[in-house]
Amino acid sequence: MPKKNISFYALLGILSLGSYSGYDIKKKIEKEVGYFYKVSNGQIYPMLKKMVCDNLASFVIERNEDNINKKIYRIEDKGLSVLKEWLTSPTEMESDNELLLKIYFGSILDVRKNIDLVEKFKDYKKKNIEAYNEIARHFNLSTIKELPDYYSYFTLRFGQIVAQAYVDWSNEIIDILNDIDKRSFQG
Amino acid sequence: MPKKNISFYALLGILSLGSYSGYDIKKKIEKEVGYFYKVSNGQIYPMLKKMVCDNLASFVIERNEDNINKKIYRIEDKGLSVLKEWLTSPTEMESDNELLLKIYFGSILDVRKNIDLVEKFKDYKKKNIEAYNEIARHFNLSTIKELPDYYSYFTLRFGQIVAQAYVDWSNEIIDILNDIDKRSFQG
DNA sequence: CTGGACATGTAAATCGTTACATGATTCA
DNA sequence: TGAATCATGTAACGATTTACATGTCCAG
Repeated sequence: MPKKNISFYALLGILSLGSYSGYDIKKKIEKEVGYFYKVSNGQIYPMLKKMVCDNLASFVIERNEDNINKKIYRIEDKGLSVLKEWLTSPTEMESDNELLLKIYFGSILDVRKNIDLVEKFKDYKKKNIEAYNEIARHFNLSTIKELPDYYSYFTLRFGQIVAQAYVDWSNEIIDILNDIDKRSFQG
Repeated sequence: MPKKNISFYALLGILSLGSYSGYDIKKKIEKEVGYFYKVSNGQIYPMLKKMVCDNLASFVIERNEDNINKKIYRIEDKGLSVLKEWLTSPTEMESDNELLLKIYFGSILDVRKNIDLVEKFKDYKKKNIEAYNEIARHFNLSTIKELPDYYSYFTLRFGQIVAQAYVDWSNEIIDILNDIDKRSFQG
């Protein structure tokens, strides 16, 4: 059980959504979360093997429509609890893909847990924005004289604009999640 | 001369802005670009050593105000040309930090080269947005029935919102750079 | 005289990519 | 028969982190 190996939890998460072969997992990741997360064969196959060793998953060999044998992996109870543990463990907010993967697998947890996660992400990014604004104050476009200061300002602006986009996304997602949460109490 | 080792070019880039010790470089990176790029001692010191070996940099030992010896590294002509080569080489648009580092060191190149770079980044992200919109079309909030589909939608929204922020940033920066470019022709 | 900041470094482990090998099946 | 896709896998390498060792100097 690795500590922060995201690829490991990504595979486990995919298997929590259904049973797939290594090949299918790769395709699914490329298609559905490929824009923020990537994985290579050099990781997938050894990891699946290790998961079976550790009783986190099992496999059966199936013959597909093309008459080709595939190892179809299925998550086991132990695997699911390891995944849940990760989903509820502290999140490294500085790299987006850990958060995005956790949200992508969010259906495993109850809605309120996901709201908390996005809420924390939002708070973190709001603090970032405050820090950037503080730097930006001593850093006004009209007062810049040296060329390197312009470029340094550009990366700061990137930080500001992207962090604000993170906050906007968080607000939108929190609203929807609250709505889902309310409806689940009604129904 | 590594091919895609970003850390290497980050150090070289810092040295293009001034002469620093390994310790100073780390502090400077943490302070100025720390929110999008990180580097550890385990990378800095061996790399600086190798740079000296390869005649990309040199160092002198100086005693600072605290009477402590420091190795102050200085970029050499060969180092500067290797850096310029990287700055003008194709950029991996999928991870932001390569672009941001290149922009941060942008003052080394002429303004038009930087405009081109941001322009390419913008075009790339606009294509991303189109691709996300295509997926979003078959994926309407009001029609979602299953919980996993909500979460899958959330990561897609993240992609859309952040990519749009990238485009907004690009537009802002391109405008300023065009302004700088114009002024440099006038003056 | 001790803790903390300064300063340089290394070894080991981990994480991830690249490039390949292997073999089945299908279709032209 | 040969190319293309499906499918599983590994070896080597490269990048990065972690955890440590070492030593100086200064302030309390």
